[in-house]
Amino acid sequence: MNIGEAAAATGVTAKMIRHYEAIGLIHEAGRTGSGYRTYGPKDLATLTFIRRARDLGFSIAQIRDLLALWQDRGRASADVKRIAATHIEELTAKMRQLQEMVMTLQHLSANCQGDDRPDCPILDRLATGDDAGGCH
Amino acid sequence: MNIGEAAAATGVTAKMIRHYEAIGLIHEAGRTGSGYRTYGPKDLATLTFIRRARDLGFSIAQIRDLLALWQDRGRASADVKRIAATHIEELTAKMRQLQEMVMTLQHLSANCQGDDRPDCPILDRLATGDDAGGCH
DNA sequence: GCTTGACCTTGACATCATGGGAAGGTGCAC
DNA sequence: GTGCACCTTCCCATGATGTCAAGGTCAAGC
Repeated sequence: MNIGEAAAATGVTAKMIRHYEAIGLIHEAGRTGSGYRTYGPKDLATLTFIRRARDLGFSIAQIRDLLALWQDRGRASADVKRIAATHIEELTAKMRQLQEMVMTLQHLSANCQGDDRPDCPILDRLATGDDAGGCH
Repeated sequence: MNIGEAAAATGVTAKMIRHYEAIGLIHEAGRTGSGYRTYGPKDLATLTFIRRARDLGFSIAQIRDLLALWQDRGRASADVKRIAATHIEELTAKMRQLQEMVMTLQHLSANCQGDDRPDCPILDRLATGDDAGGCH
């Protein structure tokens, strides 16, 4: 199986497969006589694992650790759970940040007429830091 | 006022001030005879505006537009509101993504013993796509 | 056997906003 | 006149991914 087929089978682009190999996230693929990379079932499983982890937002560094644990039969599930917990915290922290931005923007937007006139509490807020429709 | 003072006064690093100038987000700063950049009150206001917009998660491209509107006395507040609305949508879309990740991870994590044993639904999910503690 | 088109190879560069550092010039206080 | 803090430009790095270019390879059709 060459890289294009592996990409189609796992949902990881050929480009990223090469990249993951270059940064040492996955082993170097086998090669045909003419230099084409070849992939077996084990490689596909690893790539699929990586894609699922990326879909859950894990960083490459975290995936590196997860892969190591996955391949370690003597692992403790506590180690995996800790990585997940850390990641959940990172995600919720980001969510809170976004939430704050959204709430501020919605508040400002609600006070903006959105008409032909130039007066705009959104710009006022950015320019002065003051909130015309302040509520506390 | 030179770049270091401007940075301290606005909360934008000197590095970023130079960068914003290089990409044309702000006008080229005046220079002293020896080449030091100089900043006046107007420049500080612009930089502060940019920092507040960044704090609200606006992209440089969006800030470019906001700055143009800010400096356009004939603007329609509707234009500003539209940019904000677009941005709110982007932010909420990201939040939804994060939310989904978090929910999945919390679910998997809840089913993980987190002890010395290797069995782990988190790894199982990444490896097989199956959910041991499936609920639907 | 030759052409064609799809695929592979490496490598360089772009994104986005930001940080780090090197090498050298400037300003000011002691 | 020395030292230190600041300034200048320029280059490189991040993280994950995309794009493009120039060239090699494979398989099918003629």
